[in-house]
Amino acid sequence: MRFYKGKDYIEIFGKDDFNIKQTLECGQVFSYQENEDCFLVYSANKKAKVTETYKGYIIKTDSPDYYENYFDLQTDYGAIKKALSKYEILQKPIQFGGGIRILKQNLFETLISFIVSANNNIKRIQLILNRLREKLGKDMGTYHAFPTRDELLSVDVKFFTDIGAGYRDKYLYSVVRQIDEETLENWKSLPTNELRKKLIALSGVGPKVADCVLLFGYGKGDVFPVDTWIQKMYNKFYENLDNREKIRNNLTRQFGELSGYAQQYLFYYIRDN
DNA sequence: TTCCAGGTGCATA
DNA sequence: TATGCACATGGA
Repeated sequence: MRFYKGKDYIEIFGKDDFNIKQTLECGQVFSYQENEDCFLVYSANKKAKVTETYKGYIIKTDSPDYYENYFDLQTDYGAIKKALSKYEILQKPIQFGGGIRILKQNLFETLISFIVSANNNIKRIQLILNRLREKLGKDMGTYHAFPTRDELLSVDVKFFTDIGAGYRDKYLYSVVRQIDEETLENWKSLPTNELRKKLIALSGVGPKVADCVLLFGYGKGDVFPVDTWIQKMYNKFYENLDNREKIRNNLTRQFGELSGYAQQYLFYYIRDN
């Protein structure tokens, strides 16, 4: 996919491998807003305005380098889709959500967001995270940044209860005391399985949340997050299994380094069909 | 009213 | 190692 990066914008040429609606609504990200003519995409302390044009998209932002990486613009999704199309189970999902891109999101924000996501629905996850931003994140004028670790350290458990986090309030209170942004960054160089163990050791992080952070934050393709939707799909199209870790291992064995991409095409498809 | 949502932690055997 | 239950909240 061709794109041009300017001083305060990125222009995307073509829509086959980039669809902003699909990319934002496939459940990998919670901090965005749909307007009549554009999408506003918030990440950490940054903002981008994405508008569809007749030949592609314009991404207006003060941080084009950041969003070039965020939208994973250097990766050839045509090649990924071609490789995955050999699996019959993925053919319709790829046709349906062919414009999905796996975002490379801020690590700390991804960790906190997916702890909130556990046993929760997407609408309420967004609600909780919006309240978190507005009550604690730095005022950037037209929006609020995602709170930093230091900002999150300044509040008590009750704060998380009050924004509606439910029983995850205790996990959030604990996890910000266990980890900081720099440590998460330093873990980038670790192999997937080692990194996964470190994430699972954190409060509120189990196998599923760890896989989401690995995929949507660290950009690790060799993981397959298994939630209730994927489990239902697996039981319908593969075999009856209630052990999610086994389901995960079977699927990663099948899709290898492209597991994460396969997972997103499937997840987006089964939720809408 | 009951079920469900991008599950995890903890006790128990 | 594996199984079972509790856990907040709000929409369907």
